Parts: sequence; C-alpha cells; structure tokens
Amino acid sequence: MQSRPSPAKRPGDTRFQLKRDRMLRAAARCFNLKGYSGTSLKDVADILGLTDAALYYYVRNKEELVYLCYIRAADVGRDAMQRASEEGGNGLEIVRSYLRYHIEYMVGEQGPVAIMSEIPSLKPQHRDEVLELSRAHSARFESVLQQGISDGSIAECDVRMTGNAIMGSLNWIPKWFHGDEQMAERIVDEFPRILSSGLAAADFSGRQPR
Amino acid sequence: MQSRPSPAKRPGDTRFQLKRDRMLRAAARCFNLKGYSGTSLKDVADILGLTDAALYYYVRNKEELVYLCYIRAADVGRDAMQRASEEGGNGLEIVRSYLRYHIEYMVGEQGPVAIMSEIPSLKPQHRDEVLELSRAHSARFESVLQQGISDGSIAECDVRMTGNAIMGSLNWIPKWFHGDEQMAERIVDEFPRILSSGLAAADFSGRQPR
DNA sequence: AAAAAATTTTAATGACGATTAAAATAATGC
DNA sequence: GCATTATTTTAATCGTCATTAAAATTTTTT
Repeated sequence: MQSRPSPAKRPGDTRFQLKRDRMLRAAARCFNLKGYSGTSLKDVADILGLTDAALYYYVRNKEELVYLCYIRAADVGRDAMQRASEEGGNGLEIVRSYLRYHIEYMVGEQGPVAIMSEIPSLKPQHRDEVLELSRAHSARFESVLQQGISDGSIAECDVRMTGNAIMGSLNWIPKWFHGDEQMAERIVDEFPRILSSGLAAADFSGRQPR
Repeated sequence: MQSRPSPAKRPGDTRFQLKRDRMLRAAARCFNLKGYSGTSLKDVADILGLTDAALYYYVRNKEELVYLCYIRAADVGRDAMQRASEEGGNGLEIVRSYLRYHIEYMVGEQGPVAIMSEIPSLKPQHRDEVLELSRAHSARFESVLQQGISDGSIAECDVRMTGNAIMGSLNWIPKWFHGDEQMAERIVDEFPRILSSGLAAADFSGRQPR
C-alpha cells in the first residue's frame, strides 16, 4: 500500500531487484534505439508488459531511471577492467582482455548497456557521481596503457588521447548494434584486434622494431 | 558545404544563410554539451543573444533544427573524405588524411559538429535522409579500407567492423571535447596515428612483415 | 481462507517548453 | 524621409508526457 518506493526499497528482496534490472535493460534498449527524448516511459513499460505508471514502483522518476542505467553501464565497464587486471599479463594483453570482456557484455545476453548521452540532464548529485565513475574508469584504462608503454608492449603515445579514442569506439557500439547475433560475434572478434593492432600492414606502420 | 533551403525563406540571401549557420553551430554546441532533451530553444537563443521565438524565423521547429545540424555534420564528413580522396595515395594514406581533415574541422573554428544521437526522433523523411547520408559515408570509408587492403597498405580485416570502430571513435569526440585549444592540437596529432597504427609496439603486433 | 503486503492500473493533474500570432523594431531601397 | 521588407519580441496558447493519488488486483503470509 505504500506508494513511496526508493532505490533501496527492500534491501534483501531479490525479486524486486530482478524486476528492476529487467526494467533497466528495457530502458537501455529504448534509449539506445530511440534516443532519450524519443522514449517515453510508456515505451519502456510496453516492453515489460506494464503500464507507464507501474514504473514508478521501481524508480522515483525518469531522471532516476537514466541514472540507474548509467550506474549499471559504469559497473559493467569496471567489472570488465577488474577481471582483465586480475588475469595479469603485459599492458597490451590487459587492454585486449578488457576490451573483450566489456564488449562481450555489451553485445551479449545481459543485454544492452546504455550510452551515456544524457549525463548533463541528470540532477547534480547523480551527474557528479556518474562523472566520477566515468573518470575513474578512464584513469584506470590510461594507467594500463601507461603500464604497457613501460613494459614495452604498447608503443609510445599520448595515453589520454589514446584512451579517449578507444573508449569512444566502445561507447559508440550500442548506437549501431542492436542485437544481431552474427554481428555480435564479429564485434567481439574484431574490435579488440582493430583497436589494439590498428590498421596498418606491418611494413606500413612507420614504427621501428626494437 | 551545401545546405538545404528549408524554411524556404530566400534562396539567395547570404546574410540569412550566415545567421542560420551561426545558429546551427550554437545548437550543435548545446546539444553536445547539455544533451538533446537538456537544451531548450531558449538555451540556443541565449548564445545568439536572441529570444527563443526568434529562432522560428530560421527554422520551422526544433526537429528541423536538429535535422539541419545533422545535415551539416554529414556534409563535413563527406567533404573531408572527398578532399582526402582527391589527394590520392594508398588506402592507408587516404584514411589518415581523411581522419585529419575531419577531426580538424570538428575541433576547429568552424565550431562543433553535432553528435548524431537523436536521429531516431527525426521525422521519417528527415531520418531517412540523414541515415542515407550516414550510410553512404560509411560505405565510402569502407571502400577506402578495402582499397588499402588491396594495395597492401592496410592489414586484412573486417572492413565493416573496422569502419564502425574508427567512426565510433570519431563520433564520440564532441562528447568530451569542448573547445580547449591545447586539446584540439593533441587530438589532431594523435587520433589519426592511433586509429591507423594501433597500440601495439612493433614487435608485439602479432603481424607478419611481408 | 482471511489478512497483510506487494504490485499494477485507472484516471487525473500539472509542468515545462515548443509553438504561434500579432505587434514592434530595425534595416534597406528609393 | 518614406515605404517596404526583414528581423525580433511580447504575450499567449497548446501538447505532450511525466507524475501522482487512490483504487483494484495479485501475491504472500499466517
């Protein structure tokens, strides 16, 4: 009977959590597919077979829905990075694993991850939190790049720019990938290689073998 | 760079065109900075020192404003590609020039280029047109990649995925770049190299020199 | 099976920003 | 300077969702 739900509604209730998670995935799909302004709460509700008003049982408002999608997206990236780091290896190997894990998640069953296109319209507190997670992730990625440069597996480069380049590539995937199985495989196979090895044929790369 | 005459005001009026162009750049800046839903027409008007209603002298409505921003973005890409192609060279060289030209424009004076995040909320006719331009550009890029593979300057790869990877990286730039001069230089310097040469140090690339 | 709690719906309400029309001002041509 | 056209503003209006409250239903508990 209580109609004042919160994010942390019932700490131990897995059913609630699961349903909300389905909801977040539905929302992410909508946002990626139709854009933020183009998706109404009804669009999200339709996917779940609910009515728009029912969503308010799980989130306070639309802003929070976006916020939660972004938190989830950030978690996915962090987990991929964590996993790759734990496996160890040289910098280049960690980058490759990380890319593979992150991409596998994005294009896999666990369903789409929201593009963070609307961070600016989050409320300040949420915006700051998401930006901080985002920043932390970038920093961590850059430090792996740096490690790779140190151990000789990665060529000298501006790690900041390189990080931006690779992250952009990753972040854009949900914009054009919408659940095609075949495509998913190609992405997982090709992206880590493309992003780490680049285009140039060996004798065109303009690099000095040591 | 050609623009369509949309509010069919006056075909040959350059003053009108110039003002509208300023408006498109202001809009692009807002959209990239605050997100689509986060920018009201007033935000755009404020930049120009106008009132929101004045914008309607230049565009029919907000949808058309977005549409025009996207057309402009597509034009920029097309022109960069055209220029690079005309200069000739092997596939890899064309890719590098193209990236450089496109990026130079994006981070340069001519001001920001809108991220195409909201194509889905365009009206069908506009959406189709923008998608077609987008598709054509991708196709052209992929054909340059293919050419590079043929002439041996680019390593064997899935040109579709590779195109997506590189385009994503490019498309994401306006998301994090907001007019810092220093940064602009670094982007122009580093991106073409990163995207074409990749990360791996020469003896880690896993490629066979021919 | 009754009671309590959880979930969803129905039916309003409300806010915000896009849009419009008419009036006002500025610019241009004669 | 006068007339005409171009540009901008003022002052509403209008629609679209997001949001809410209360009621209805379903599920769980005892």
